[in-house]
Amino acid sequence: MLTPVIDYFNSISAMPQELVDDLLKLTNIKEFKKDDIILKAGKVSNHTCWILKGLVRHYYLKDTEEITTKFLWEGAAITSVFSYYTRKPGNENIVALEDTTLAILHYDQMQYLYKTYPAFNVIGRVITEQYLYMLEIEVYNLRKSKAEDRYQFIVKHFPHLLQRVPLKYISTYLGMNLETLSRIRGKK
Amino acid sequence: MLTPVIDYFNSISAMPQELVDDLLKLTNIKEFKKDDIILKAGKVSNHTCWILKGLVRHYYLKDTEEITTKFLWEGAAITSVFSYYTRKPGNENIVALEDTTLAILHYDQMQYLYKTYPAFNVIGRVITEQYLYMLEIEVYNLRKSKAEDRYQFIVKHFPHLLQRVPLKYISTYLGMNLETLSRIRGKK
DNA sequence: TCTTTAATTTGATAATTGTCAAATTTATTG
DNA sequence: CAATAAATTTGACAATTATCAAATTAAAGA
Repeated sequence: MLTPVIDYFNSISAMPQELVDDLLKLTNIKEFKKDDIILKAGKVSNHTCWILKGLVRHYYLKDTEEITTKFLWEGAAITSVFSYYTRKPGNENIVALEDTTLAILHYDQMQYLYKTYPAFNVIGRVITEQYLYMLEIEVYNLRKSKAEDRYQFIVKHFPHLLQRVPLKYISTYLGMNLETLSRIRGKK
Repeated sequence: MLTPVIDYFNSISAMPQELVDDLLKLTNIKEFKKDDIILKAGKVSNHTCWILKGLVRHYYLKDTEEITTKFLWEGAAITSVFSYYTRKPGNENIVALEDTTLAILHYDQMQYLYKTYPAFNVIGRVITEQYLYMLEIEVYNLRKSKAEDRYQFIVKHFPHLLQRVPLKYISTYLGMNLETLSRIRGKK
């Protein structure tokens, strides 16, 4: 079940067998139904999860409106970055948009792996670096002034999201409202 | 000269003396005058720098307009994240907004330190994590729909930027144009 | 200090996007 | 399959922000 994740880690830096064994031992597989809550705002994020199947959405509340900050799917690691690293409650919610299977590792066990296996720090660093520049690309898109340009970013880079995710979530992710998104899609 | 950087690293994870020695040996101190170019778009970013004194601006060109993506000052690490990690040419320019002194470490030497000293991976990982959630906070701000709200973010969190940086740079950083920023500041 | 350049402000107007209401289409459930 | 709910579209209008031009103020160099 966890094989693709292990393979991915090994592709970054070969893991000693004991580390692989520990990973398999310490990681729990958990299934979530569509609309299940994976993390609630106000709680400390204590886990890193890898998505084995499915798709999740990160959002926070601005007044009464849900602002979507991230969509993540098969292969991605999920956690509430701010809360997980600072050990403070965050304002991010994570919910399953589809039936989703996660491999879950607790913060303390992650720290144990970092301490015990130097090689795991390399993997942790590289994955964090990848997240950093993927986020930079997102920011790049958000700074585009025209709603149309921001929409084209999704069309170009993540067209499958348009099949899998209702437009009302994509609209706040792109920093526009639902009607504006609908009109952009409608014209031409 | 490099003491504050060394202290900061040590506060994350105590470094063996040989690592400190290597760091001091491999790092170059370089001074830049105001408006000097630190990195040009189209080149691969081969260095990580720590700002010992001064302030720099990251920007890219959208048509003919300069879009500012980052301000960084004393204590911060600078590099073009995308280019540095992917080893491909990026579109980011970095220039000094004030006379600036940098401690500079080459990519290859950084990799040497990562390979030679496991402890350095911990430091690299933690710093990358910090950058990641600082960027998340910025993204959070960029998603705010009202220009006024985005401006208040600067007022609240980085008021010194308003003293040190011309408004024309702050305006594109906040995703609005100069006149809009001026009007927001003017009213009340 | 005077001159020149850069930074900031102000005004008039146009373009873009948001808001609210309602209609239509699509999906889901008993 | 009908009934209900959810998703999407459309319309009218208002609010926000951009654009272009010009004036004013502040800063920097001779």
